[in-house]
Amino acid sequence: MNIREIAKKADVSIATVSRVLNNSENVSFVTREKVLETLKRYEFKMDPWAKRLASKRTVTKVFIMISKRIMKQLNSKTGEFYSKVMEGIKNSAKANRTMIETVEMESNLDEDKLKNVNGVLLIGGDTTAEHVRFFKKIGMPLVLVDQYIPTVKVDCVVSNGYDGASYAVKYLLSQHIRKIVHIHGFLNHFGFKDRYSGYVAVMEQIGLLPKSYEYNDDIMEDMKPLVDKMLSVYGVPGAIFASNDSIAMKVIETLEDFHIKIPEDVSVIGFDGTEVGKNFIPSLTTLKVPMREMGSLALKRLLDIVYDQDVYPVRISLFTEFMKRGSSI
Amino acid sequence: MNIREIAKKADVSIATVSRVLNNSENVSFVTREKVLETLKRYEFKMDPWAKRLASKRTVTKVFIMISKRIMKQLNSKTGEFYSKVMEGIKNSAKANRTMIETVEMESNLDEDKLKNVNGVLLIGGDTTAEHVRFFKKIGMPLVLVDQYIPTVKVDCVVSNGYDGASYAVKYLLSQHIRKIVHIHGFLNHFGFKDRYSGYVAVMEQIGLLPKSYEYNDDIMEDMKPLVDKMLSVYGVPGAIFASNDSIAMKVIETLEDFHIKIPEDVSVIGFDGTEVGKNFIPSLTTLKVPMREMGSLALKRLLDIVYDQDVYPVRISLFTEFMKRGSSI
DNA sequence: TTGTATGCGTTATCAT
DNA sequence: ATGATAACGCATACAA
Repeated sequence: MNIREIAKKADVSIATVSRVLNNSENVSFVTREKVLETLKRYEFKMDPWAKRLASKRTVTKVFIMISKRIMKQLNSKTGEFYSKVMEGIKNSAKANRTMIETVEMESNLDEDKLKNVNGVLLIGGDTTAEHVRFFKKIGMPLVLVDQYIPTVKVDCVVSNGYDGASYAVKYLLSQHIRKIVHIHGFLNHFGFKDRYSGYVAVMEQIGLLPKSYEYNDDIMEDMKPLVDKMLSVYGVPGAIFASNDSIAMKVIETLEDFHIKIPEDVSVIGFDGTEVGKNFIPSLTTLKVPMREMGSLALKRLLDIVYDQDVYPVRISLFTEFMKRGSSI
Repeated sequence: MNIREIAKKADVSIATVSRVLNNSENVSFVTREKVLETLKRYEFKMDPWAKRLASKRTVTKVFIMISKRIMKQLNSKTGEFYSKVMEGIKNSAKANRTMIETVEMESNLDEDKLKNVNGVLLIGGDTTAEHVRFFKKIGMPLVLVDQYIPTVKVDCVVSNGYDGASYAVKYLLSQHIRKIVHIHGFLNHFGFKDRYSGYVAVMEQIGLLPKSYEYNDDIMEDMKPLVDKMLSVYGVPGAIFASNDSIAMKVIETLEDFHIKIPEDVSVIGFDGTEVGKNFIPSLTTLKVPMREMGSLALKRLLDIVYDQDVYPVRISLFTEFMKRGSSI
């Protein structure tokens, strides 16, 4: 049952049916009612692919909201992750006639600015339930990127940090390393929390005591005090699993200051799979997150929500890939 | 850059370009090379929506593989979950000119039977890594439904049992119930394991001791011994959170045999949101899984994989919805 | 082996 | 307010 058949049944043109479906103004009351009834009677379901193919003539407008904090990093080494994510978004946008506009997450958005915006992508761990509620209230299609908030049911695209971290720990165990420390960023960022949970779960399952330290990777604070404390309280670990590559590199630099050799004395594993980690010396063993895919998938999902019907909110987790390199045995 | 432009650049017809893209036989070596080079040079990306719209003339063939165990339940009360999932699949299939054929998971599939099969949906908790590997080896597009296997990176659609269970436990805590027992099915089924993890996590976080019992919900064994043991060892709990609705109803029946009143003495919470649970007396408090959506989403994802390119494997988790009803305070 | 032409279901432009 | 029709990008039946 397509709109042509509906048009025939309702004795109008397909253009009119299309107008009714898209809540166009220029339809008389009686015609609209007649068409609506026909649509209901024949249980019409629009073909989303045809819709989008046809919609290609129009442009979709999407806001990409990024916190000031991440915006600042975007062109530095530490910002590689979100840069790659942005690449994926842009790529996907180009392939879909989608205009994207980057907006500071902290800026006030009156409904006026959002008038002709079709959807919003909220990037990174700074996104809060408040942000989500704001957009949900005005019925704006929404996807969170690299952030998950259990309390609000909203679409999101994240990496599978739990299983990635589990894999890393299991790998280290298979290399007969049992003293494994986790150094992580703030756990209010879902990504860090997820990896933390994976680490703890495997450690406990094996009957080992998890040992973790928190490090502020945002300001890249001096790590010496942390490592100093770890070494004196806990001794030299067999391995350190870090929340992400940038923390892992910082760990390595700091350990080397203590004349500890990587990977001979301590294996270090990061998370993200950044280029800078790959080119680091020693080259970083890590869990590669498909960053571009994260971005492009998020935009695709957003377009799904904008153009399709009956979309039920889901969390999409991307698998990570273990990359054995020089910083670990 | 679409195939028309490519055709112009390569000085062939769009039909030829299409043939190359679809690995059609009838293209001469030189022409194929020429076209492939052009495609690469201009970084051609096919428009998946146009592809599918055009493909509508053809039918997509999909195998739905179900284990004997689930197949048997399918028309009974306990089989409501997968029946609803199947409804979703069928619905989605109808809307997409997709022919589905239900196949026993245990049956031997020679490559001959799979000759004109475009993709496979593996249903339920009986799916193993072996099944996945078999299909991956022959490059068959694949989606797992209601099952997740961390060791093999394969697309799957599951419910978010972890957060659902967490929510249930937190709800009970908010009602000042602290003696909360979990009765679960076999934990090798990811769904049960996930809910179990959510239960344990919240209990431990609050500083309470998790207390759980395993029950074979498949054969619906007598639950009296289990409850008897629980009552004597642990006493009467304030609440019981069950792995699914069918176990929850069994729990209620058994507790009532012990002259324990629901929900006055014990609150019982299920999982799934089945009709039979809703109509049960007392009506079951539960976490509703969008079963039809699970099915339809799985098929849609499979078609994405069949028709799109560069699809990176993901796990899709559907949010659950807490339904406060009569079996709990 | 290669090209031409039609159709997939919808939107949007231009008439009326 | 409504209708006719050309796109959207691709696959394919049919011709050559």
